[in-house]
Amino acid sequence: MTQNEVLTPVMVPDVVVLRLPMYIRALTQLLDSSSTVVSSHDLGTLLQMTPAQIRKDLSYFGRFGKQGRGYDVKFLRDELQQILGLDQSWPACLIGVGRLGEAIINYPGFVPEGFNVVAAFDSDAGQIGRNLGGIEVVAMDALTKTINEYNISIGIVAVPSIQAQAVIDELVKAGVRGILNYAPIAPVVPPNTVIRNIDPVLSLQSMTFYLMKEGINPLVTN
Amino acid sequence: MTQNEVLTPVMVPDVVVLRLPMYIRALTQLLDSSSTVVSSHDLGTLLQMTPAQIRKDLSYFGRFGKQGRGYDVKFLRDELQQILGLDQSWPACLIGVGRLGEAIINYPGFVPEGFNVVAAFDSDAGQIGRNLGGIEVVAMDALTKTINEYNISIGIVAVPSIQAQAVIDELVKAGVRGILNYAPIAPVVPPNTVIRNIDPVLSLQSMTFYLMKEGINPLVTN
DNA sequence: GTATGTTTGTGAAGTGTGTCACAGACCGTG
DNA sequence: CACGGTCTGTGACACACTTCACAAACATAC
Repeated sequence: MTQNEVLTPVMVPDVVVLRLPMYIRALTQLLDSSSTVVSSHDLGTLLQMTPAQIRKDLSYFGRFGKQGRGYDVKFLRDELQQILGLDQSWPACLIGVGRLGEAIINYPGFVPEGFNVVAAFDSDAGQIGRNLGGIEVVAMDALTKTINEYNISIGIVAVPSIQAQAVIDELVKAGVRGILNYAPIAPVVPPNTVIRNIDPVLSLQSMTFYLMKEGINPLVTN
Repeated sequence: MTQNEVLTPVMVPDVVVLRLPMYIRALTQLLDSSSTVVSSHDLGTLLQMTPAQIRKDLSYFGRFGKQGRGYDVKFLRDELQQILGLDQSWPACLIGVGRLGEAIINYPGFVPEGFNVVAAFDSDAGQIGRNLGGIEVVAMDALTKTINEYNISIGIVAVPSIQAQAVIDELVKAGVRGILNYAPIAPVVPPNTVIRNIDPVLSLQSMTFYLMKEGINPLVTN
């Protein structure tokens, strides 16, 4: 039930793809501290993982290191960025400009990484025309037109749970193939579409299991 | 490098614990639509997973179903909630009341699930004393005192990346054993502490790999 | 140039997670 | 109360991911 490789020379496991961005971050950090070369061992220490895993992960994509030396930090980072398509800029659209949507559009972490929210939509007539971080909120009718106009391939969903699946369906129909969903649901998408869910409640609800085990009992209510 | 069971009768894999909250959600949804009984097959359809996986997951914790019938929706949900400690209320504190922190404290998804932000901290003197959703922002000095006072076991970190690790260290020192981290870093915590990271950029950065594979090339910049 | 130490890349082994398939239990019907 | 149909719980199997361990490549020192 996971999506996996078909076209790449060797099948790359999803878990490996999920780790690549962390490698890029660590490498950027090393660059900032003027390191030019790094071993899998040192990278492993930085990221709290085994050197073998890092080497195996990288081996899915090529041979980037030199024996007896390690990896050239800048070179490896550039290679990984290219593999993930992060040497390019990705225009995205936001659906839902409530409190959460507002926080997302103002989040300063996206732009430096090349993710630009270039359009914002809302179904509430009262929101239409508002200016948010330099972007005008438009009606849902304009979805397909705007997505084609700006060549948008990523949609960020910040609408109430009840509307989320319908909005995601619309996005898919409009040609969006990557969806970042903030609504607390498990959306259904076609196989050629990539979905990522941001769900803090889910994270907390599994956390409490381990807190319980350590005997941390909070207020006994409900 | 993952934390795992020691005390429970059978070792429960982390992945299973991560899925339990999704089961609870689906069951709540079924309750709302007046279903009283559900089979692993139907639950699987709802959650897009195999019936066998659901049955195996549940079997780690007990025998909740009846052959030829299925699971009693309300009973199973209550059992799972108790296993995760979600029949109780969990007081939490927020560190960092910038734009992100504000959005978190106003997020309406936490309270109905029993997660209550009862205290807010900030290192910026200008923020101290502000009232945010009925909570007064206090200085970091009051961390340990407040955490003990309110019996807080969960800390939500919404400070800039550079400060995040230091704040997390302080939380751990103050006795917090569960941390929900919104800063884009991979924090280091002692083994008896549970950490969950909310990192939308990381999600997007792995998403683009699959978009690239489908030939979706955005703006060719950088 | 040779010897010693370091580090990669990768088959093979080990571990963990998911799926299969079936015995046993329960339901409804006549 | 027996019989056909349904569905759980679980050992055994299958698959996927991680770790091990080592040959080959490179670096450094003398």
